[in-house]
Amino acid sequence: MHTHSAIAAHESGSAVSATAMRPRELAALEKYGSRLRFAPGKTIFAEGDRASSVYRVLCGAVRLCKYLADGRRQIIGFAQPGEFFGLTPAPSYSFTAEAVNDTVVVSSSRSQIEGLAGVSPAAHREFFDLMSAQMLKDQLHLVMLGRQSAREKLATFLIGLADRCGAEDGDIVELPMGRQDIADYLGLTIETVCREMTYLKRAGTIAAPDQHSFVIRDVRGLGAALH
Amino acid sequence: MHTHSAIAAHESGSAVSATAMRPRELAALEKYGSRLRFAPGKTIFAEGDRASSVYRVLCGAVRLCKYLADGRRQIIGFAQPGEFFGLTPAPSYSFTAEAVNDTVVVSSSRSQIEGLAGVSPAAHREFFDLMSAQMLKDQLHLVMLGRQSAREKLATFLIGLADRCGAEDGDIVELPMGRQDIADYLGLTIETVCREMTYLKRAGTIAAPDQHSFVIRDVRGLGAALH
DNA sequence: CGTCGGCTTGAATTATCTCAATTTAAGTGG
DNA sequence: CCACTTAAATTGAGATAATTCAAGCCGACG
Repeated sequence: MHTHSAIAAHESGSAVSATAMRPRELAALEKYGSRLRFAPGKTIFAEGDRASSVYRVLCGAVRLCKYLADGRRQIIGFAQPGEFFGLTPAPSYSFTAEAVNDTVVVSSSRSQIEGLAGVSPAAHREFFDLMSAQMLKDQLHLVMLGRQSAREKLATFLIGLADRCGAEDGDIVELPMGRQDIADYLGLTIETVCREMTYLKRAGTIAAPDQHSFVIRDVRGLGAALH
Repeated sequence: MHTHSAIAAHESGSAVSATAMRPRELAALEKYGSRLRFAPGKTIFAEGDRASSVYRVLCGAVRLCKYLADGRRQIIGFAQPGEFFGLTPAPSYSFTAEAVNDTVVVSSSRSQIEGLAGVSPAAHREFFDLMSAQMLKDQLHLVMLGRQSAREKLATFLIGLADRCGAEDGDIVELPMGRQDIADYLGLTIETVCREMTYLKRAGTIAAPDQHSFVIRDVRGLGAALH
């Protein structure tokens, strides 16, 4: 049905970016928020918890996941420094948030956010735009999971990570999450992620100084596949 | 990694439902909207078009899809009677909307919507809730695409359709879309959809009076797999 | 009645997974 | 700083779910 030479389009991993469009109004909330630190693997909030806070990552990384009853896990996004998560109009969180790394976040109470949104039209607009940006990312993620090969998925993921850091070709990009996290984000097994990583390295498409970083060496052949 | 006996959790196909939570304020817009009719397969709007209208399905069904450059397609949702689509704060549509069937929609201008949202807090809230509901559905779709087997995907899809119609076990549910559409929604091939359909029939899990409808006969074994 | 598009089934292929073993990296405590 | 322990990552070999390619079926419709 499709060749594997054509590799995916640029996409961000997920979680609303604050790099491209800085949410000045919402960012102001951090002054009233509290800093929290989480050790690797710790749960920040669980699916079903009352959504009483909104978070922004200061350093580290957070994975946003949904679990099936039998333990299968799908990571629906990662939140990296500067990005928000847990922002929802729903009464409870629809996913679990866990620290990938040693992570520091700012937590702001939801009532404060809603108060601000009610008072400041600009803040309200930002709120909206963040949700909208999230929806666009989720849609790209759907395309990736439904219609891309393992190789394309990994390439798309790496390109998305590089883009988020504003990295140019040749720049070193950090890979804060482990292989299992990548697998659960891409809908693959950890072994397949390893194998495709090895392939991309051998093909000279990427280089990897160590397990937790990479460099994009050759974007040719990774041509944008999106419409 | 997982058994196939445990089949997925309930999920709606996608597109914001107006059945459970009727958006009274937004629905009022229909009085000022125009009715449009589309023949099967016709494009209502394309990805990238300026998002100048918001639509609501009156009858028929609409598929919301994203295309890759090589023609691969991922359907990110279906809009059925009563449901909205094309509702976005972004300047352009992020997906293409095509009529599945002979379909009638109401089209309302975006400026009207935004005017209403600016004036009526209730309408604004509805707007928000519709986006939020859409995000929840997309998240379930991500789990389905990333972590469920073909059999589970199809079962989840059928249960979602039945739920949307408010059908009880034993009620006949319409299948407005073709097999290829189902395949592109589930991230499968048309052949796999057919085979799994056949399996579910033979297993007595469902019955199918004809190709375009089905009946859920046995929900046991389709135990909710979600966390 | 014949054609045509969509659906279904079959047989063979393959991308990805599973299970198992090995290597590498990261601690930890002496 | 080094031995020891442990977890994570990688690689291999075999199994399998899903795909591809191909053929047949069936209902819709002129």
